[in-house]
Amino acid sequence: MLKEERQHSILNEVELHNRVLLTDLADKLNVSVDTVRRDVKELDEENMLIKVHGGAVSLGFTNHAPQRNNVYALDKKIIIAKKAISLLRNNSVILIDGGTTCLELAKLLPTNLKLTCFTLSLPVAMELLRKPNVETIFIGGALSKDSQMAMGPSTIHALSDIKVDYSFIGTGYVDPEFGLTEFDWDVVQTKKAVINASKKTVLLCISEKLNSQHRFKTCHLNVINTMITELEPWDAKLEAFKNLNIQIL
Amino acid sequence: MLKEERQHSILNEVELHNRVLLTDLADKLNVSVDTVRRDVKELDEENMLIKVHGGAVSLGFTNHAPQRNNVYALDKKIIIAKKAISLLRNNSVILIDGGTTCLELAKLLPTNLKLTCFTLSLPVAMELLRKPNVETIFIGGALSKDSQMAMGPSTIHALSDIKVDYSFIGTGYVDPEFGLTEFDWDVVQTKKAVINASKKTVLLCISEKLNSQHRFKTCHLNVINTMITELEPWDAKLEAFKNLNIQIL
DNA sequence: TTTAAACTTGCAAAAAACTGCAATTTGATT
DNA sequence: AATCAAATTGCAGTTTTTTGCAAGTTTAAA
Repeated sequence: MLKEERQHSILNEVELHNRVLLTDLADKLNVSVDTVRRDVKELDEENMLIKVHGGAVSLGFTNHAPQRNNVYALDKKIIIAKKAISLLRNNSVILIDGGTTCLELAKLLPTNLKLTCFTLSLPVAMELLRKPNVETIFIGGALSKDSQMAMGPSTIHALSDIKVDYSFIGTGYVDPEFGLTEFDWDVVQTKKAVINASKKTVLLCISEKLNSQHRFKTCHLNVINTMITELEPWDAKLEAFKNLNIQIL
Repeated sequence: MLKEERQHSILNEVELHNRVLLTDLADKLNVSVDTVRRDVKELDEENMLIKVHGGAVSLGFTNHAPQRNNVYALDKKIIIAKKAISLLRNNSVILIDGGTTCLELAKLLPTNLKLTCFTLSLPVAMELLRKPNVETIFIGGALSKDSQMAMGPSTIHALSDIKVDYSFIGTGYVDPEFGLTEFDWDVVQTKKAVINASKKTVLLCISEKLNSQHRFKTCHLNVINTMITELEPWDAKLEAFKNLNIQIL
């Protein structure tokens, strides 16, 4: 008997009776209790049922629906997103870049805030669609598999027709002297076009990225109007950024 | 025995019993287990079945779908998607519309098939990004909240620059006399632009939608090159569509 | 608190999967 | 028809996965 068959049977049994004992399953399926235990453990890890001492119960029986987000430094990004939201007014026209910080911004947008919102990022667009008072426009183009964003020539061309009030962008690396830098050339080109399409550009950036750099340069920091980190404004790590004529939140 | 023939037998066996052991197949087909294993691996990559340790299970049988989708008539849509996939060749340039049937098509695209793929639909784009050999281009524009698709003037304009080999579209309603109709005016305009951007248009349509109509007309059926339903070609429900000079799968 | 059942961990045997290679078949081209 | 390149297939050696068992620990119910 295939493992898949066995697990399928286990799921059926759990759905049918809402609860099962490992010993009963082992008996019914003609395998050792250890095997059943391992199966149930796997199914539990796949969120198909919930393992309990001595057996398993069905998902519907409890109120467990954990879609766990595994975002690095999520708490910091939430702080940043909230600060960014404080810049927004009703009927602003904004652009939201990709990356997990910008995604957090999209998630946390107040439902009563009226916005017109451009984006290049598939996940951000998904979130924006859930906001009843946000009109979402996706900037088309070739999609990058790892960043799930539109980028490249046709995206850059589409951006040339746009001028938004604020754009919120992330960056791979930022340094007070070298400015914003990236690992990837396409990303740099696209971010440049985003900045060009904005009256004001807001950089969202967790403190881990401060004072780091890589091979391709997006822009110098003086092109940025506002930089938002999770740090308090008087934090020492921000010292080097304070001479640069940019607003720091 | 030809490879093609053998793989066909394997598929039959899987569909019939929901599960098979590699050893049984090797025995039955008089080839080595390695050969069967390679066949099953290929079929798995083409999303015709799911390879598991020791054998294979049919698509509908899997417990490995963490979030069980609650799509109406999913099994029918899977049949339709498989038929649609049989039209595709390496290096085809295609466009995939929104809707759950088209989404299923995107999900089931073989991982080894090289495609350039345009789409207007956020969920479809998400799926396409998971295919290593598919280059995905999103047609930008204002996003509709309920259909999660780009539509409207800017989308239509972007489509005017494109001519794909095949477009796969869904429809709200279809009738042999009135053709494709929709509830929504914007949708109709966008679908017209999609059809214009295609050398050949393929309609994906579950049988429930046959012989139904609504207020806005996308096009007459003679504009469609191929219509795919889950029905067998000789099904009586398809009778009225057979005079229309369209290929029916 | 006691105690039997359930769990964890490590291990070993068997089954299955993967890898590289060589023999064979297939197909296209001259 | 001859020949070469590519695909297919089976085999042998190695690695991984699965499974049951045993020894020690934890859990939960009386």
